Amino acid sequence: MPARPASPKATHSHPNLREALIDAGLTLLASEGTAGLTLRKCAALAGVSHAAPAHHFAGLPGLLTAIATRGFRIFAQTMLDDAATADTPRARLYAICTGYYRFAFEHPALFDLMFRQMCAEPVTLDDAELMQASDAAYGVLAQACAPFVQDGQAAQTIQFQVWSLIHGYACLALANKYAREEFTKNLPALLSLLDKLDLKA
Amino acid sequence: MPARPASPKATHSHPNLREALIDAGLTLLASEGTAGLTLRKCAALAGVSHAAPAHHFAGLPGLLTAIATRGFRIFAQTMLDDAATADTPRARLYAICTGYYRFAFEHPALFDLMFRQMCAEPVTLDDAELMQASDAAYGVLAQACAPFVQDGQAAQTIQFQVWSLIHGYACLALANKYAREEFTKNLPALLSLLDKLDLKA
DNA sequence: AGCTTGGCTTGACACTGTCAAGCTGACGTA
DNA sequence: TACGTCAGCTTGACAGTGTCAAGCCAAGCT
Repeated sequence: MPARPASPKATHSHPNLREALIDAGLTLLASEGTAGLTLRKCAALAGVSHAAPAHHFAGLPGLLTAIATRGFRIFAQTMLDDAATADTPRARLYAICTGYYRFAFEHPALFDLMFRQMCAEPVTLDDAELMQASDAAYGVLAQACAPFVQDGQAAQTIQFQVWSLIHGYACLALANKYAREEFTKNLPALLSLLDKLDLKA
Repeated sequence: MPARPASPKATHSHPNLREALIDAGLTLLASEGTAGLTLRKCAALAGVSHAAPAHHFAGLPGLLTAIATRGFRIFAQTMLDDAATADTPRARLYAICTGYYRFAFEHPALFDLMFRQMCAEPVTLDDAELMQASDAAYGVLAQACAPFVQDGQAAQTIQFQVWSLIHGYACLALANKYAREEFTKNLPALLSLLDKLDLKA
């Protein structure tokens, strides 16, 4: 009763319905946007009754939290993919930022969901899995910042400077949906600010 | 019929109901957050029937657009207030950023609404008044950036670097609602990145 | 064979935005 | 003064949403 014990085996009709519902949610998010993501639509897409999703997750907040968790895993992987071929700390930092932006650009509604836990939005903030996934994504970015942290400087300072810069740019690109191509084209100009960061001696 | 001709005079019962509905929306946004902003609640708060708001604005999108427009005006004024006492270009840039963050911190739900026209959200993007108000707010920030634009450099580059930095930080602060105080405390550390911008010769 | 139990369904509820239709009171015209 | 006109607002209905209580039902244990 408390959100599934441990075994995800197919007990009744649908095999691993929980994951199927998350998949349905991601599909709806991609095809119809934030407003198209609905408990009942997810249920219909997964072929179950309208109240089934609320049993696997703790209502709508639970489903959104699970989707956001999956989102953070994809997010981290996207950044790592872009950084795979980088051979210098600076190239790696650029690649991580490019991956950050690319994820936002390719999954706008998901990105919106992940970072809009603000203002009492229906996402469970203190969910353990969500925190773990989002911490992992943050770790990818933090690691790319490490070579630029000077002695005696808080690592968090550089991390937040880089994170804020690319996150803000991604948000503004999504907000100005009719000018997104322009934002993409000007991403290198934005990142030129990072050239002012010094490598650790 | 097409969204009021020009005269906002009290014709029937309520004096200037349009502005009263926007006020009600701002109140709801501040007290109950994004989810608490509803056509029917606005109507109740203004003392009119549940369908009255949809007549003054083009449905929910119209009301949200009008509220966002007012938000951008308050936003610009907040930045100007903080910049009033700044006596150097660098102090002014700092003050504008501080005002930017302060507005987000003091009006989180409104800030969220204003910048979440993304992903087909119900905000009319091409509204003339909204664009004018948001352009004015952007102009305040752009003006503070002007002294740092080097010869031969696109003004937009510096503007977007500063804008992205402070916008991203504000978004992240709101997203991590349980750590907002920490973000506020560390704002000067973030803005230290701006020290690397050179004044125009 | 009988019972327990978790997974899912069914049905209802309050609430939302939207629309069609109708009321109402102020204004212009005579 | 009396009469239309008409914008502003109300009323009532509709489909869609999340949530909850109750119940069904098949799998698995004793």
